[in-house]
Amino acid sequence: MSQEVRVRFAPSPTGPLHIGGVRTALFNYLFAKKHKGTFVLRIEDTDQNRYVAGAEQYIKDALEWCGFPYEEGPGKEGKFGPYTQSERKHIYKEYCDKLIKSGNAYYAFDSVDSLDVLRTTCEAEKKTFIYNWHNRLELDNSLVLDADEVTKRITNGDKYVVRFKSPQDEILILEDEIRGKIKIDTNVLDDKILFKSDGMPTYHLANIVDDHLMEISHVIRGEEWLPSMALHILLYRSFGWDAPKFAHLPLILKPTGKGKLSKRDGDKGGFPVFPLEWKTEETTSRGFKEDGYLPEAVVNFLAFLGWNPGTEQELFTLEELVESFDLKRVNNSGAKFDPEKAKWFNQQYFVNKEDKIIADEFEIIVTSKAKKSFSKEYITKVVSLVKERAVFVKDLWDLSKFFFEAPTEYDAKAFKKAIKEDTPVLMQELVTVIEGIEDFTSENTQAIIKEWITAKEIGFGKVMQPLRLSLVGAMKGPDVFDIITLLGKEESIKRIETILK
RNA sequence: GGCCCGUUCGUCUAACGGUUAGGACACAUGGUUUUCAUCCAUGAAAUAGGAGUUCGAUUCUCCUACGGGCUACCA
Repeated sequence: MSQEVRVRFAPSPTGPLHIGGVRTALFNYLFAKKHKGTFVLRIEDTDQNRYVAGAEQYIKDALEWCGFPYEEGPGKEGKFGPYTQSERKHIYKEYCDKLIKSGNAYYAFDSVDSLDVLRTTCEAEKKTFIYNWHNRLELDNSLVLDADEVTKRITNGDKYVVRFKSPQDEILILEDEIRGKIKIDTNVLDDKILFKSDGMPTYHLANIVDDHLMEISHVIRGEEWLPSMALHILLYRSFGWDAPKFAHLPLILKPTGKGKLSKRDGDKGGFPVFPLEWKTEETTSRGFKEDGYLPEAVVNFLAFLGWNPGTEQELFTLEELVESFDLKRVNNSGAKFDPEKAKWFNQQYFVNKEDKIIADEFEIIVTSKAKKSFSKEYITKVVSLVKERAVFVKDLWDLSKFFFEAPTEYDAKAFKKAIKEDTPVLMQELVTVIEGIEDFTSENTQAIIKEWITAKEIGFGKVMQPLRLSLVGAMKGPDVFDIITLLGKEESIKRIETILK
């Protein structure tokens, strides 16, 4: 086998990509880049019934937004294309025939209904129904029928599937890159269907054939595939191929309670579980992007779900993640999704983002909400004053509304506390002081006003509290002098006079 | 039911078989900010239970409990 690292992310286009899928893709990408390998996208659309239009595009868009686009795949053809399984149908048939010829697979004519009956009968007797060595000779397949009969039924158009003939009395030692050795008794394996009666392969066949043909070196996928690993290893062996290395990632669990994270959890808990918004006729599922998350924050957060660098560093760029990533440091137990931590990561990236870039987005909100228009320069200054208390761009308006319009009401409690009998006189005097300031910078304004307060021998609170209240409408916000100077002399004075009326 | 995987603070996790079991989120308290938030400091908070191996077990083995996954002509 070649030394080159080639990994694939192989989602099924049955709906929006779940955040767990995004993490699987991320780990594949990190592993590929770490080893100077290739990250391949393959679309596994062998189930025609579950195909959802738009899902494939969604997957591509999601990877693009996250910042780790695939290098080879649909629309980015390499020498192993096509990369969509429905376009590779003929290939699977050919390989399936090989397996039949070598005696590793056989035709089975049992109907879905007849198997269902057997299954429910077994269940009633508290037994487990498995289609394998212990009963395959009592069922309707090419192992019991003679060759002529089989050919006749097939040419007749009888529905059939192809099943894998799983071996008997063998202990398989599987090697997982994350979990180590796993022992499996082949007697508990069932004769999985490889080829469906609709002429399409199942996941198992298509997956193995493609991974081999596409020269995949490492299969990094979710833990839900661990039970299939024995089958897959057996398939490689039956074909006479070297198997790639396998790594099964722990699952992402619900934040509270038990079980896998699902779409419902997001709806219920008010947080996204999809990278991008997904709309159907009935529902809209929120996305990290639309909720205001920065892709680098989502990536960082996801990387730490099931992996850690072994140091105390928590903030990593994609490049740093690539540098530090190691499959050996992926842990093996499921991780609960913590929306609070996701927010924290976003805040870290948000405050470090350039004011100008944030202002580009915030400008849209300001334009839609404010009654007047404001310059980009002004909006950028507002952003620099309030961004450290925000997690998302959408938080900015509530934090800085007063920069765009004068308060229309005052916080009642604060008003009672700040406005005393002598306040009007003091404020009137303050207006004169402000009017007299020539060099209207934050520092200078601060110096002059503080000097005046000191000279008057009154408490700072007597002036500062009503001043803030008049400018902001509440006891919150950035430094008062920063507000005054950004608002400007005229607007500030107007607001001070307004509160006195 | 069967098979497989797992289990360290509430959560994400760290710890060559020898540590006062570390960090982060969240929480609490204090400081800074004469506001709020940020920020800083401090605090509370964990090895599921039981055997075994060992001088010594969070770490290795087994059992139990609990959790998860799979058990489709889904992926």
